[in-house]
Amino acid sequence: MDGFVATFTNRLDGKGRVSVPAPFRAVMAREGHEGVYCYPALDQPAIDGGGQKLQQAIGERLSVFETFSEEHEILSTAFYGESRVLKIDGDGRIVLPDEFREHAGISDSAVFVGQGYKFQIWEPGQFAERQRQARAHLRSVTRSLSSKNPAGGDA
Amino acid sequence: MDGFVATFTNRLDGKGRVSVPAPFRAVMAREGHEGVYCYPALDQPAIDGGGQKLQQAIGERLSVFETFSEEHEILSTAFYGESRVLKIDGDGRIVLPDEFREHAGISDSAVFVGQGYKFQIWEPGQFAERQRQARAHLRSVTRSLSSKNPAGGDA
DNA sequence: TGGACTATCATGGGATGGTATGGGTGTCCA
DNA sequence: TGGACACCCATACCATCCCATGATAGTCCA
Repeated sequence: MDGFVATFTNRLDGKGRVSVPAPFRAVMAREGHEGVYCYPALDQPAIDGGGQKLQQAIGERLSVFETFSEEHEILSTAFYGESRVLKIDGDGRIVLPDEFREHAGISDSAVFVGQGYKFQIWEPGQFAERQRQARAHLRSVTRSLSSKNPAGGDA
Repeated sequence: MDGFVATFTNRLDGKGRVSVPAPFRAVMAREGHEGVYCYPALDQPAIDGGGQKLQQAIGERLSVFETFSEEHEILSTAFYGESRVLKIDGDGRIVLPDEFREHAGISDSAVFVGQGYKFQIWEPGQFAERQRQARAHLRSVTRSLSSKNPAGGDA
């Protein structure tokens, strides 16, 4: 299997460190990347994270625009300016910067949610709520599609 | 590979010195560049800065025009005339020339914003506004592209 | 089958080095 | 001679590194 799969809940210690789930570290190690590429999720109180592939994908989206165009300028401000490359220490932990913790409302524990090519980091309570909504939504969609069910997204 | 990423806010001391964020210095060192190549951003109250890659990008931009054409003259004068190579002292600091500080409205602290191949230096208040714009813009662009999944499905 | 041993992983804390920041001094030139 | 500038030193804080502890799962052997 490749890609980020399953969810893990880990605690932050007094220094603001969290262990990145070992399976996720393995995925990033396979991509050959030091550090976790992260940025605040656009429409959710969560942090998007990933490795080489994620960073590359974002770079490619920007490369569509002319280098000095206003479009490129403003998008690179949003993408790169809000991104961070978090270093993984010898024990597999990262330090979540304050901006990220505020954006996600994370205080003393964090949920790592695999999403294939990337993963997300949530505050446990908000993730539970979001998951309830997602299930409800999936249920209604599934009903409306009746038998045409693609392997229901979440694990 | 990975260029300038993340944002940092640093203070100017009484002599007008600011620390260039260590990760940015590392990027320029990797590019094999002494000093910071800088010029006032064309359409924004900010300073563009970077290393080898930025100089190269500007060179390519100018090379579009015939060497002795009027456009080339005007553009190269505008770019190079306002450019500076700021020396980095032993502690990783630069001195922002008055023209730059005026252009960006910088007084006692400055925000360094990574933009991949270059970075920008802003006055904190003005940057906050710019960042709002950038986020809003990114959101609208992302929505319109939302069917195109970055990093194609899985990794 | 059950129990002990082991490997992996999450977590906590101390120690250390890097980084940002402030200040001092010497030098060169207008 | 004064000011801009380069170079040097001091310090507080924070990130990183290293080691110790606990918990869990998996394995091996009696």
